[in-house]
Amino acid sequence: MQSLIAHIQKHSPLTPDEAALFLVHTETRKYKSKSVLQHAGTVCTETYFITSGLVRSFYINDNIVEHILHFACEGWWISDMYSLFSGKPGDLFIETLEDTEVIVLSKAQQELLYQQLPQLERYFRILAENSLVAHQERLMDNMSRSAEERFEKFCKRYPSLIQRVPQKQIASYIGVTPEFFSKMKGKMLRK
Amino acid sequence: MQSLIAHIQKHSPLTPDEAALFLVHTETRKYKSKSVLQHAGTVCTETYFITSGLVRSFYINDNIVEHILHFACEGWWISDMYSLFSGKPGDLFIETLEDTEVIVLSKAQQELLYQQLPQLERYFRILAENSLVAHQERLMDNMSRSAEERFEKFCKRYPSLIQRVPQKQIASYIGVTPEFFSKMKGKMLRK
DNA sequence: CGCGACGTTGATTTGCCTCAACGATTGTGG
DNA sequence: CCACAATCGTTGAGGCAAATCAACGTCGCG
Repeated sequence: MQSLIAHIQKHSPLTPDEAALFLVHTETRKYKSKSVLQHAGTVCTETYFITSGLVRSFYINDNIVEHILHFACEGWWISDMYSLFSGKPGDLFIETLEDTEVIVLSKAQQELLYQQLPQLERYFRILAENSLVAHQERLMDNMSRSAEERFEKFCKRYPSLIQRVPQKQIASYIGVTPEFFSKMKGKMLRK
Repeated sequence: MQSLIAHIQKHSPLTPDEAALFLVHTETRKYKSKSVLQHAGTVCTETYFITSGLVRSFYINDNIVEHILHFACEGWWISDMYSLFSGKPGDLFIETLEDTEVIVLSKAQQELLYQQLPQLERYFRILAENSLVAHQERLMDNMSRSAEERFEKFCKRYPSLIQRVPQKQIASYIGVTPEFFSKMKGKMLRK
């Protein structure tokens, strides 16, 4: 709870009363590891703020191969934004990788809150902008850097994840097969 | 001018007075084709709304290869968002591909406007969210689809651009070399 | 006219994938 | 608490999509 309020206040002012009002519109939930919060093909109506644990979003293409879009751990939001904004069925799965506690903000409550606390527009604007910049960088990295370079960047940016998530999922995030990732890692260690 | 106001009103209400106030904080500029609006290594302080013409943003990696991040034509915003938000020197070039007219919104004026017209927070939040969703899709496409599929998607999404931009830049956008793109296109036409 | 950017085509190379087999680890039901 | 299955990581052989390098024709433009 406090971590979310602190996170908002980092980007947009919020009085204690307003923080309380915000929290009234949310719900806290706990999930076991490997719970599915959002299923591809359904309409996503919620956004999740992780207070503890670890979650991933991914989609499965024609060939039955998983591609990981995001990891989210403590202090991160996660959702299927395409489905959430458009109201159409999405392509993403969202699944816990550890026992996880989340604060749930439904789309309906979020719309209400935008009216009652207009400064939330600012907060979520800044979040979207930061996320956009991160995606642009990742996109450019995928186009111009080798798998090795992408892995090195991943290690620098998310050092804590390396021990927490199975290796094949890191492979999926950086965009290679588990087999190739294993060989690549072996080669990198030998130096 | 009107196209920008109409664009804002599509996402967030704006009275005629407010529209006028907005425009006071902007500036209109005309550029010849191949003008450089933003240079990698410098800090980006402006955002551009294209009223006519065509612009691209791209970066150049170690190997002296250009990678196109975006095309923007009439009705689109373009900027180096990383540099703009962080205040640090960016990696992007922004350059016109045709004679182009833009409405310039400087970062300083934008901050002022957020205070005077808080509903702009909403407008730019929605823009950022939409752009974010588009980037996520493009990222997933780059990881899981072949160059042919990416080109087909490009044709569907930006049919008007195909005649307007040199082929090698389309190749760069979808993430292949000009040589490979040429061969691929030949093969696709033969069916 | 001549130069430089563009598009094409061919030969060769390479980064990464596919498929398959095998040990190690995890976890789960009896 | 053990046995067995399932998942995970590793390794090897072979294949393919796309890159690289090089040569050449075309066109727009100063």
